[in-house]
Amino acid sequence: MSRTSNTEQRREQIVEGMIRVVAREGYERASVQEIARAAGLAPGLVHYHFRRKLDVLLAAQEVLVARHLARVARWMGARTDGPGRVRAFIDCHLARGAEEDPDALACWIALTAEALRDPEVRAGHDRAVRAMVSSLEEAARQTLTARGRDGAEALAVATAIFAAIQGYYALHGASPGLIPRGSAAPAVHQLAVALLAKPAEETAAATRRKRP
Amino acid sequence: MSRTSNTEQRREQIVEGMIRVVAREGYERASVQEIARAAGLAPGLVHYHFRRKLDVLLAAQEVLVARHLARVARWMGARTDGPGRVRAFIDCHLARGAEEDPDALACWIALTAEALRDPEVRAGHDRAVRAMVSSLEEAARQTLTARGRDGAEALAVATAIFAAIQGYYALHGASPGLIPRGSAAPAVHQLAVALLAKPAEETAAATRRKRP
Amino acid sequence: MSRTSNTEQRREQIVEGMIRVVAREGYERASVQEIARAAGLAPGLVHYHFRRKLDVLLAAQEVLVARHLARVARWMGARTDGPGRVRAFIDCHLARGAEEDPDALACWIALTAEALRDPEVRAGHDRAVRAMVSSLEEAARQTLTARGRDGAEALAVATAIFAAIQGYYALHGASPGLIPRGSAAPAVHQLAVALLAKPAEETAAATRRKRP
Amino acid sequence: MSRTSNTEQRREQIVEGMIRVVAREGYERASVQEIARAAGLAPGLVHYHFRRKLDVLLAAQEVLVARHLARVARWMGARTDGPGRVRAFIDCHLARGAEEDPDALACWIALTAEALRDPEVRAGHDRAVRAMVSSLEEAARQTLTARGRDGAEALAVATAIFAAIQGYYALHGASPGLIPRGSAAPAVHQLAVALLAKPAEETAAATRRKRP
DNA sequence: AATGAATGAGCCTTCATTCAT
DNA sequence: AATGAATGAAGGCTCATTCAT
Repeated sequence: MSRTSNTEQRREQIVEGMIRVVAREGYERASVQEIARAAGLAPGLVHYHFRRKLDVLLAAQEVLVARHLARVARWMGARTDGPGRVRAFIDCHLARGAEEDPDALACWIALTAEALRDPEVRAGHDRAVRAMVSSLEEAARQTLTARGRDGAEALAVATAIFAAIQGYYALHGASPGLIPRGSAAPAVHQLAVALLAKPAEETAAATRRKRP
Repeated sequence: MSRTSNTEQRREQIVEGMIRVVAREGYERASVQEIARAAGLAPGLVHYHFRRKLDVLLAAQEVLVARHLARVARWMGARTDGPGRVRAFIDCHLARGAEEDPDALACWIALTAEALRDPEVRAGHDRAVRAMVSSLEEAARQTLTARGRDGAEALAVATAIFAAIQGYYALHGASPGLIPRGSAAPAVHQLAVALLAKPAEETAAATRRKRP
Repeated sequence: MSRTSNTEQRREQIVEGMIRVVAREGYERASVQEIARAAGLAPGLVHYHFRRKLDVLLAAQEVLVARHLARVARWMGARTDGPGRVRAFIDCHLARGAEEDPDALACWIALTAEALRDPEVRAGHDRAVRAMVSSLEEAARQTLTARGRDGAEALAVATAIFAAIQGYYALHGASPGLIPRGSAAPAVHQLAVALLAKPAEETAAATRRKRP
Repeated sequence: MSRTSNTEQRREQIVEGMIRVVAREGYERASVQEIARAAGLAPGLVHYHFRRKLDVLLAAQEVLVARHLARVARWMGARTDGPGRVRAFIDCHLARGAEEDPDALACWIALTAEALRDPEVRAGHDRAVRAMVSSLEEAARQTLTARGRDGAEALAVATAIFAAIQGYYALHGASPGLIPRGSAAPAVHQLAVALLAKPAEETAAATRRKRP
């Protein structure tokens, strides 16, 4: 009989190679040869373990997303109150000292870009985004209802916060050095506070806006 | 001079072809042949007027940015007060009914993605982003100082707003249908209001945060 | 303005290269590199003038078929009587001294083989076969009706003669040397004579068969 | 000896896998992996039992030919008279209701095609063809000599009949639907009758040909 | 200024064959 | 005897870039 299959290990190796290359060169420049080299394997092996190059990217996407969702769950799990969970979500993404694996972040950004052009990548991206927005939405709903507001607004709140975070990521990727150090997390916290404020406060805010 | 050089016109034609193709197919699929066809020109002309294909993309970037900056200036120019100018900036990007040329937007998103992988595109992108953030920053500074706060915080405010807008663009591109209709502009407005609030209010907000 | 296009000439060159290589190596071994070399051109040029390698084969098929049909028409055109036309068709294919371009014949056999596996080649093959069978069928019908028999049998006669010719081709390709020199044409002539015989004769033949 | 070697059984399994795959996909698409899957074996086993993939095809060829020759012998064995044996040979190949294993037929056609391009396959094909033509030739000689004709013509007769049968096979494969139902066997029977006719009749036929 | 044919490098993918276990 | 992972050589195809005209 045969040795124990090392397929799973090899697949992981290849996926890690893909992540590393995509993070540093982008998907377009991640040739199969390059991926194999980064994984320390023979080029032919990539297609032995994956039918198409795209399947490697999709596997990488899944790995990154699973890891990230686990991380988010870990951060949010430390709190039970709505506002605390929202804050945890934001800090988990933007707080200084909370940096994730830089390759993972760079690869995630590349995946976002790739999602814009490839339907399959988009599908995976969409699933991941919805999963993350969902956990945020739930915390937002918890907060809103506790404050006497309509829980239906929770999705808008969640997408706003998520968009801001993603925007910071993209900005960081494309114009590194532009964002003042340590300004991202507080700004998004303020966005959350404003969007989740009690009704009275929102009215007051609206009033202020009308008397400039 | 015997004949008027039509070089400039040809370059524009080619650049427009590039914009159209990139918007619809992505840069990766924008072959020189495709661009020439979209421009109604012979393929050889592209490299007659541009040394490299990338130069066409960079030229397109410049054109798009110039147009967009002019548009932003038009919207912001209608107001002289800081908050109004900030509001104009946001609405110019996100308000329903403010849609720009869809090709331009799609191409801009593709350029953002390309900026992540190519240093030259990134440089142009960076210049463009800084120009836009600058105009926003100036309006933010105007507001902050008028409200007795430190103008140095204006950059953080501007990057926050800009990041939120970009994040909405990316989210819209990758997960269409997730964002509740009409929720983007108000959310970013609230972000702006919160970030630009008078000191007292900010203190109050900070206080609230400390007593959950 | 540009030079006169030499596209047609180049396409012909490539098609001739394909015919030569397929005749000698078979389609499977006719790599694009090989075809280009046989045509004396750069490999990239093949895909400049043809989208797919298969399209070169299909073009070759068309060329061979057109040439062959013209040849058949030339041979048959010399006669106006049905039996004479049938005889001309057979001789044109099998008579000693009537040999065609050997590459064309070898390529035709390879195309027949390829038709068995590729639907597009099969379609072209089918068209060609039907065209040839049709011209034969017409001559057969002319003969049958002149002899007081039902013209509806002409198709069966034509396919029989055509099958015999094709069979000789295949046999010649696969087992060269097996067929006694000069035996093919007379045998098929006898087949034709038997199939086109007057009713009385057929009855007689049937009678003979019953009394062995 | 400790255990019975199952080598022969394994080889048969692999050969059957090859036959099945070639029949359904063609030799070109019959990858080793595919063959192994069709045989229900591990891919490595194929090259454990056969040095080259081609050797599997050659083994398959032998198996098919042996089976087919046995079948032909069975049909022909039912008769002892020359004409009857010839008729049996034809019917065994073309008579309605005499269909063989369809995989075997499809694979045989593929082998014929492959014989055109590969010398080793051609050699095996040649051997098979000669074996079949021989049995036919013998029946033809029997008939000819019984009818007072030169037995040396038997080979020409046999190749003619065999060519016609092969031609019908090819035509059926490449242009299905063209051959009128039930017309193949009678046509080849008539060919045989004509070729094996007594001298007097042939002279008469020749006479007819000279007075159109 | 313009053309479109020509070039050749590089990509993804397939696959026969080998090999360590 | 058996396994399935591993290898590396093509193959078809795309495409930026060059060039003769």
